[in-house]
Amino acid sequence: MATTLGIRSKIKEENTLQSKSSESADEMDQVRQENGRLKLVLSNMMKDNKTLQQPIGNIKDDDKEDDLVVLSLGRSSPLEAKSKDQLRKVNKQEDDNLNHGLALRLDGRSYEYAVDSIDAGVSKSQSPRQTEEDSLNDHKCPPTSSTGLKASRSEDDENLLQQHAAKKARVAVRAVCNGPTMNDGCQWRKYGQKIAKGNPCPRAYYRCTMSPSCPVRKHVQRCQEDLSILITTYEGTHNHALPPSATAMASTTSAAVSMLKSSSTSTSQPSLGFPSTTSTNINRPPFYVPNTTFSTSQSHPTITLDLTTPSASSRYSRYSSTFLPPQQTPYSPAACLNFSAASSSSSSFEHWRNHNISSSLYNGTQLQLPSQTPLYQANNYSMPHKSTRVQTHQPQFSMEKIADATKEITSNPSFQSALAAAISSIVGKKGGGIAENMESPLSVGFPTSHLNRTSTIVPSIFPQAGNLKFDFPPFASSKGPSVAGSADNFRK
DNA sequence: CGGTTTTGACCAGCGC
DNA sequence: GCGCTGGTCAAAACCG
Repeated sequence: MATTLGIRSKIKEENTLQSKSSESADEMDQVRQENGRLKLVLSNMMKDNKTLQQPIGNIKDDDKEDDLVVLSLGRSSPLEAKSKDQLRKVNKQEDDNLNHGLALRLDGRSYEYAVDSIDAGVSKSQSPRQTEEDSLNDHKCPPTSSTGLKASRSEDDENLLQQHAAKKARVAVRAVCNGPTMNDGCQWRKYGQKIAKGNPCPRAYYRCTMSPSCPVRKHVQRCQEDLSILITTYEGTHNHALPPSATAMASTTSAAVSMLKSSSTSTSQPSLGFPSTTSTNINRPPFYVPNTTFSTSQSHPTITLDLTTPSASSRYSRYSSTFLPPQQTPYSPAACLNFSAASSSSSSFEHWRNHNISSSLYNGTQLQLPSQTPLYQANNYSMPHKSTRVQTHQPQFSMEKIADATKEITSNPSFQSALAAAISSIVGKKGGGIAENMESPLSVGFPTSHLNRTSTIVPSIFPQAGNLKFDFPPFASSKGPSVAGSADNFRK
């Protein structure tokens, strides 16, 4: 057997996630979500709420050698810990984005991330032409040579940071999946497989084949510790329309990266608004998103969405009353997810959505949505096999708590950014709802189904988002291409 | 027969 | 400079 495929059982003990504290970023340059006719300028929002930002993660300062900044946000795998090695790979494809990136300050360093290209999974302003050019530039003109990078690392941090800026963000999704890969709706072609260091499970490399020029890649690897967990890492930006069944994952990755961007730019601390299971200094719980890990190394900044654990534990029950399904049951996202390749998730989801949304969403009580619609369902992740649970055990909300939670949530820059990203992408696709907005990132971490249907809800629930002007078309569950069967169309 | 998967080889970045 | 590693290529095999 080839050496590249030989089993390397060497297991590194890198479970200790390392992170670096960071100083406050004073400025947030304009984050513009330009999508069609909508432009959202969030800088004011960020500034207004900067004082509310709180450190979230249990920031460790163990290892300064590694430019790995990870918030301990729930379970992490050795693979993720080793992402620092993976992330060292220079992605020359992003070099062109240096000049129009956002600034991320981590550990007092300033990192820039490209605005246009950082959104993994969802195309934005990047045109196929641009993508092609970027791709071509991969081979033509890396702005800085590897030797230059090395020199900069030893002599000039600024140059190094610019190298960081050139790296494309990645979004890793950890999810329970029995199939060889997640059914994320896209059409992928496997182009390689390798045994990655530290994990005997082979890592498969896929590229998107929905468009010949689509630069999106993903690699899939099983978690060594739990073979039922599939870690899918997305990189790149689709330059084509996505099928509805692919919107969910694309939305997740996009929103996650948006959070990464916004958090990076709005606060020095890697307090990205995500719950941390190890946080010791949480004065205020953040708004809820799945267990999420951010990391950045010498290469790709990576956000890991851990959908395998009941991330919204009782720690966040206060806020789960607003944005989470009731936790009376061991609510594991994985339980709601079905990424099995054999799943008929798309059609099922459509059925679920029609059923649940119609029956529970518009009952006149906005705040019942979170209780009746679990987060992951709102994010199009949910599958109907657990739908019966949705209707049970509604918590009694205290308006005071709701208001408090709302304030917390809306003041979080990550939320704001994700909200803006979701809104802009949705609104940008004029005349369509979710189903039509095949490229629309919805969100991760909050029920954007709110946003999709009732524009009036947003100002009321998210008062600090009141300066966002938008006019959503009705929820288009019955509009646009049918989701049913779409996944199978892209899967063989 | 066309598309996809497999898999050995190759390349580049990085650490030592 | 060398070895390790991640990532990609491309020919052969496979499949519907």
